[in-house]
Amino acid sequence: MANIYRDKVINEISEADIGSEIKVAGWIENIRDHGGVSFIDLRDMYGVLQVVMRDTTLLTGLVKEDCISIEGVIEKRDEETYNPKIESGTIELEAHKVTVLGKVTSQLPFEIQTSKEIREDVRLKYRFLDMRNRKVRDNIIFRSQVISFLRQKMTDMGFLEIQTPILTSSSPEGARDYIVPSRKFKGKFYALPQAPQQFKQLLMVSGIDKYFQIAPCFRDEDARADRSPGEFYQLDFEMAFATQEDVFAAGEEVLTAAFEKFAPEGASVTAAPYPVYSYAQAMLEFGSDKPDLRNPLRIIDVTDFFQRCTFAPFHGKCVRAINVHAKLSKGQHEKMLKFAQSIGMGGLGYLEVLEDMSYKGPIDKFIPDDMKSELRDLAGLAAGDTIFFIADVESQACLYAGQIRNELGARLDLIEKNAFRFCFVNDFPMYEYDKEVGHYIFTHNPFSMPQGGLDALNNKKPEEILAYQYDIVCNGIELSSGAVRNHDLEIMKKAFEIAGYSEEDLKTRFGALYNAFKFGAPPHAGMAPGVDRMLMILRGEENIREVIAFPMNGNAQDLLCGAPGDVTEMQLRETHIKVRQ
RNA sequence: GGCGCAGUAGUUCAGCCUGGUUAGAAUGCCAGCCUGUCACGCUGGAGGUCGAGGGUUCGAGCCCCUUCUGCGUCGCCA
Repeated sequence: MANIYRDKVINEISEADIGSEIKVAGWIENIRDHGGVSFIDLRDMYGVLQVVMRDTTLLTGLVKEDCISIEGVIEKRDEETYNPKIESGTIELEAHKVTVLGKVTSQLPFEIQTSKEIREDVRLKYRFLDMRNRKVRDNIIFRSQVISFLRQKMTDMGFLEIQTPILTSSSPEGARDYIVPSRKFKGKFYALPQAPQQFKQLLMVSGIDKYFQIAPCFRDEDARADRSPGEFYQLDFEMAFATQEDVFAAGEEVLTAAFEKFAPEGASVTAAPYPVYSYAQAMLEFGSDKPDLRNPLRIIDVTDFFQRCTFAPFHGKCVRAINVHAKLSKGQHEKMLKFAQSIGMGGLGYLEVLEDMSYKGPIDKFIPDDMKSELRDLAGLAAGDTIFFIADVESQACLYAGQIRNELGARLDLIEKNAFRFCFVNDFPMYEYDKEVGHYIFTHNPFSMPQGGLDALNNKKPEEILAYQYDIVCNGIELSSGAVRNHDLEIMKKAFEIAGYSEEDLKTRFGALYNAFKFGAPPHAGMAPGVDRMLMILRGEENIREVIAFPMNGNAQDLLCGAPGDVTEMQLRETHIKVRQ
């Protein structure tokens, strides 16, 4: 691939090239001027090569990060000057001609090598320089490799990649839409898809058996460290004639394959089949619908037990317990108590189990003697254990217990290292009662099939109806959600009716689906693991923006190009927009 | 929209609690010296609206009020 700029890229140059005349192009990472002899570290996408300049006039005018092409001879380095830190460390280029291809004409806003520590808005404004940093660029290269793998894997599994529209119609449920004004239809708007939900379901009706897409999704919601504002990507897939178990099997296969291939050396990845927890079980055992299975601690319910003890503060409360199988120091106890108070708990009860299996702790005297062994059996207590108690109204006790579990796991260093622990959480409730609006609302996805079908909708209390709805969770992070879809118009009408929608609403809001389901819709199910989150977890990054080439800031602004920005009067006129002052 | 933290040289920060001469350091930048460095070294230099506005004070980077911006978080995310 030799051309006027270069003969080879840097990682193609090896000791085999010693003695040959070569042209290389790249950026000046560093200059070391020793007077009589100077060195340049020349960087391209593939590596770094040391250039030696014995004719020091060659250096004139060059500064760091200039883009240059250098001609010279590859030479073997003296053994004592090998640099083990770079791949080309045993050779160097003896330069005799330098051509400047792109000059640096103003001071760099930051040093490339340490750009990851720079204030983020400055990095984003100069993202093109930030990405010259190997660590930053490597994430983007990694992203390309993972996406390419996912695409190949899905194709190998028999899925068909199909693009769905970006300019589409607004969907009334869910997040806020990004909207785009129509020129041809005054006062009408396109919306960017929050997910290709309706289209992929329509594809099922079309007779496409297995669909997937690395799908851009747009949601106008505020950012988080693990949530990109505006836009993000999902590995969206859907399968016809499929059950929940079929989707689980497909999800497990692609995720385990991807994580085994791309996780750091020596990492342990959950093999299929992943453990499955119902929502109710997850809330009890982990105090969260996003369990981190790297944490070995489990929460148990001891409500009934404490109603029969004499400790008044626990009476009438839901009581949860965590056995940490260890004895904590006084300092650790103080820190845990402080943490408990910081999240709003009144206190944090505990018992220590002594050698003779008797208990020590503030609550011991409230447990009648004939009940002490009952607690031991309930919590599997052994000598040297400490058990913590969390009491509140049920919903709150769950969440507190979950936070205490996380904190204990972190403080006692119990979290499994270099591991990717997957599980499914399923059986989410279909509805919850919203006091503010005064009726039931969909807890998650209105398109999911209620368990028990029409019969359940007609005969059960809405809050007792479960949905065929599931999440994939990895290391406490929600990677994906999905569902067995509701493809039956009668069930759908009823399901929406419970959430306060008439058939007319259904028709106007989800017209395409409503219409399609009249023509022989197959049962279908799917899910959509978040690609950005996957990358973030695999790279161990704290912030999702580190795995996106040109991320927006937390305020959904593109600082590089200045979006959102102004448009011309003409553009406003053509799209019938008048901006209110 | 609420809460927390931050904003001082191109960059990363110290200084603020306890107000007092010309606001410091490191790194980067510029100049000079140096023939084997690879975080090269040495000498010198330039570089500041202390985020903005107001107040208190003889005097404010520092204390008070307001405001803007960034990050995190809650709300929100079918």
